[in-house]
Amino acid sequence: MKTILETDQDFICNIDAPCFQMLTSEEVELIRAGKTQVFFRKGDNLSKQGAFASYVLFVITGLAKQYIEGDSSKSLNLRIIKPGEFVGLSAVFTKNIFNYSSVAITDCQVYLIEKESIASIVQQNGMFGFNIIKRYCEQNVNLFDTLRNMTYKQMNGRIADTLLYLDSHKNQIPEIFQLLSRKDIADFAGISTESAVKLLKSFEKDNLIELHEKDIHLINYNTLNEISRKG
Amino acid sequence: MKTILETDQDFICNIDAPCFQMLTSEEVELIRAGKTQVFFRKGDNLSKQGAFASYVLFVITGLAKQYIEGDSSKSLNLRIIKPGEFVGLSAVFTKNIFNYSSVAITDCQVYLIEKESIASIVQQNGMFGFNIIKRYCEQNVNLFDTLRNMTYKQMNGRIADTLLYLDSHKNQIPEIFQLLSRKDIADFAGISTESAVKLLKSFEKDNLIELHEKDIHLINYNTLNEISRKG
DNA sequence: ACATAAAAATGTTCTATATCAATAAATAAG
DNA sequence: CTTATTTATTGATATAGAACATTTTTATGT
Repeated sequence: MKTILETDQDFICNIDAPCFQMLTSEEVELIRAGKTQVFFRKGDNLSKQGAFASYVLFVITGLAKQYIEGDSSKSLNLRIIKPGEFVGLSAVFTKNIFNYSSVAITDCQVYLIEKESIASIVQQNGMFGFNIIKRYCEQNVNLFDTLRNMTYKQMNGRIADTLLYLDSHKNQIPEIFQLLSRKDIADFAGISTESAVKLLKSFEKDNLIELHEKDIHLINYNTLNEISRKG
Repeated sequence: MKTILETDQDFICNIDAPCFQMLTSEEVELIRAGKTQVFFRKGDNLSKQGAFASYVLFVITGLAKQYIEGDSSKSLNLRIIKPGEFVGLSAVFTKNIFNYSSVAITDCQVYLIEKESIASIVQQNGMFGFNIIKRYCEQNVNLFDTLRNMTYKQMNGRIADTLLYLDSHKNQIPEIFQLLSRKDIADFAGISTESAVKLLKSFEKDNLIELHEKDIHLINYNTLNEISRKG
């Protein structure tokens, strides 16, 4: 599954991710000592819900999607993971268990960083800790949002939501929709694949979106936002 | 609504909440300088989803429930807030807006702490930051759990879950069930009040629980756990 | 290029759970 | 103590959305 491409040499040095800038050289050294670079091929799991986690993942290049799993083949997609983001941070601070699964939707270069390195730097470098908390906070805000969507909105609103969310990545990732199947989109909206397909068609009929093979163009943002709000 | 009972005198000193033990005396002073003690009466809102938040709440005594709101009269209860817990921590690190509402279910003594105090202490005291992150993490884990429950479980599992969750507080709060209405319980399970009532009755008939006026005794923990797991 | 598998598309049926309606019990108010 | 107002309870009805079944399209491997 995972293929180790290159071992830890001069990598951490040229990490220009903002969150590593605030580290002292000893701290950088600590991270460097406890990290491995791993290459994940499209479709490989970066994390698996419930699995033991002794490291934190930091995405250098590539895209992944984060999701929670139910029984059998059901899953709910939570977000697109982009370069510069962590996966499995919780492992550092609570039970060493991944709260969620994540899977590469393109090939990914990822650092595995020993959780002890992160933990000790957080304790000695307040600014770094502050940054980590901020990331948590954002994740938290998103979780509250998702929970509200799942609890209070119905299909139309959820699909509109999903389209707007994914579309917001088009600047950075023009091919975002091509990377996702209808099932993926359905799983972002938390509805069945069939329902997703039907809703997309109906949105197309109402001139809210255009379907070009796998790509989706949003046309009427106002109405989509309205639908998303109204639920 | 809020009644200020006593002003900030020698209160912070005798806070024996573990998370304040690790502060230096200057840091304690900083917190003390920027805090107010407030008394919330049963039914008062400690936080209101969407409202501007310039402070963090720290519960000294009393109980509250945290919930997210939908339109009109709908809400989803997330947890019971107990002494020693923060409300609205996110305000410190992201938009100054409460992610969720919370309401006192008994009279509560609460500190309002200026978010700047918390922010600056986090940045200078790594251990304190670490502790805050841990709290975040736990909230995170709970949110993932709730999301999984809401997405994958159905009524029976959700009510069983709720009963087990509330029952787990009975040691500390023997009167926990008396403090909650059927609607409250339903809102913890994320189902309609009518459904909650019917399910409770059916659980009683199956000898899983006993209903004594408002109080609920769990009898068959094994089966309840089973139902909670199976969804 | 062909065969086989996977994904997308649609119409039909089925089900979990909300909503509605109406009564009974329990609090609160006067 | 009596009346008014929530809260709890119960059965009947309605519905959003899943599951199913089938066809069409697209992707994948040999």
